[in-house]
Amino acid sequence: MRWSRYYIPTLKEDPADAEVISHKLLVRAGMIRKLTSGIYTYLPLGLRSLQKISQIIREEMERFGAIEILMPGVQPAELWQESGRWNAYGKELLRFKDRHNRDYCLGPTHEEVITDLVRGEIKSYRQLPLNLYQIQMKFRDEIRPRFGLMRGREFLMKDGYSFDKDEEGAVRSYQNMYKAYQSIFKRLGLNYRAVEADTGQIGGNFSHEFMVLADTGEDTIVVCEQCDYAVNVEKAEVKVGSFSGERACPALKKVITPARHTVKEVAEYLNVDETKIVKTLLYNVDGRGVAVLIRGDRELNEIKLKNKLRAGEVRLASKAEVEQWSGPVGFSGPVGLKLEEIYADLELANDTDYVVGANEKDCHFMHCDLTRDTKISAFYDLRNITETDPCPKCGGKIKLTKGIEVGHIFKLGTKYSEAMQAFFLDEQGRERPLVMGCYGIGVSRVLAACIEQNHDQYGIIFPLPIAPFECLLIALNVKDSEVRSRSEVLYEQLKSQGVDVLFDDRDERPGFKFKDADLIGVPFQVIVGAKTLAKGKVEIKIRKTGEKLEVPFEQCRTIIQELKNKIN
RNA sequence: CGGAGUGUAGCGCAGUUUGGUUAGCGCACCUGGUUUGGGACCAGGGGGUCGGGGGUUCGAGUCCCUCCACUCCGACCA
Repeated sequence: MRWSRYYIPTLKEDPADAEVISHKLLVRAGMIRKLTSGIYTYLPLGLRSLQKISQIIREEMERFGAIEILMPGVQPAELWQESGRWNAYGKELLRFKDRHNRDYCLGPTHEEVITDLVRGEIKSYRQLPLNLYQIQMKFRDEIRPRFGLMRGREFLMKDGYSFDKDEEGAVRSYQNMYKAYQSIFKRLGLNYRAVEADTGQIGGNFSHEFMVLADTGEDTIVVCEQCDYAVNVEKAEVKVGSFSGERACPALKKVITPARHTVKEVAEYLNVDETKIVKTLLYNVDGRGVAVLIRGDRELNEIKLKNKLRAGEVRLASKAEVEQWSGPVGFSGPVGLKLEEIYADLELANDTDYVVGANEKDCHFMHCDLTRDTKISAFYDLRNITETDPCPKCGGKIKLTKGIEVGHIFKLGTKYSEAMQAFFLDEQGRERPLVMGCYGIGVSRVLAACIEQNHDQYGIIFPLPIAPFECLLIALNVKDSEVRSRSEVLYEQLKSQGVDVLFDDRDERPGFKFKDADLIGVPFQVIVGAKTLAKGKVEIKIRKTGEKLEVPFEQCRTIIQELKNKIN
């Protein structure tokens, strides 16, 4: 491809509305343009990268037995009503009506459509297992799209679905896809970790997320430094030792704590450690009031709470609810609370003599023993893990790090097949629901995550497999006839030996071309200039290392080939 | 949805507080010339519903009302 005839609108300055580096660089390098909030056009370079990512995904999916199809983006409401998600999915599902006033939505995911497809065709265990996937634009009406391609409303996704005759087969399919994902992300050249994750509203039994490690990630993951344990914080189990000490606690005593609301204020005022204070958080769980107790210096994990209570909706109580169940906001406590359900974090069972709120303005209780003075419904693991906690698996040291979720695999079970009556006949002629799994990769998010992980002050540093071009051939001064003709020769040579080459044949000054070259991040630059050419040489610059090699003109093509092979 | 901010040429911005000639700067673009190894220089030129609508005023980019879009924080979501 000749740059002079191509479409790469690069920018000198950062776009004003971009915050994170991948967003800035994608726009500056002429890879994307925003149409409206969370919705982007992919320009030639951006599209090429997406196609390279997609192709790797295709190859690995097919290698692991999946078959590509393409489903519609527009889906009828009936299917979603059948699965129960028309109501459950919420506002993220973009709904609209056609001219006949029938309800439709733009597909945010395709469990309904695929289940509908398969239930009409798959009638026998002999047709199983089956694994279908597609690469397609999804639409999710995010409340707050942000960070460019990282959290868009319209985005390119690979979604795959497996169907098995039994649990055992479904586990095999899941493990098969786990391996496929490992090899996909490895081939893409990303620094990633597979972590255990919560299943969220898609539901099912267990799941893994594939996280690209980057500071700008929206997820926090826990990684053990000693063993292979890796998990999303939302799911990280906290191991607490059992209580061994003497349980001595003086009698409960009410104290005045004027206008001290926060744990920090109360701790300072009463001169006790934050670990001796119990926070009482009031929640509205599916419409009923629930109190949750947690140590003063800890954070509650709402997902753990939601899962433990098998709840649908969990939200902090409103001011009015707090006043109804407890008293003035800031002084809630488990003693004398007008609520049936009080849950406490496991860690609290290990100590006594706590400070708690008294459900009364400007009052707290000291010397509270939770088993003596309160009615705790149950002790559960409810808090977020911290770096001082031991690894739940091996007891070793753990580290918290940020990650960008680029892939997610779920074992769905029979949730959709039962709701939508996707049955088949087994070996004994019995009717059974298909056992499903689903597997997603955010293709456009992979591109953003890749740039978050691979850039410097000058621009993008693409790993070879994702780079829009493998090699950028720069003719330094196209008005110099020797430079012009020699670079034309090189261009033809590189093309003919299968190198994906972009030829910068523009009539621009060298500095201008160098800046653009570094910005778009093509892995290898071949620089043809009058000075080196006079020595019969050309220059090869490796974008990643900044290393420059002067090589004889005739050897350039083979050296590029060697560099390519070395990385692949 | 709550809070904060922004909207002036393709991009990045000044001007708005205190209303007053023809709305400005840098980059980009067009023409001519010089230049050519890290975002050149000189000269000339084109491009504006100042986010939309309404109002106040002799006069509005500037003041008032209203609507819209975009960004950030939060809530939400996975």
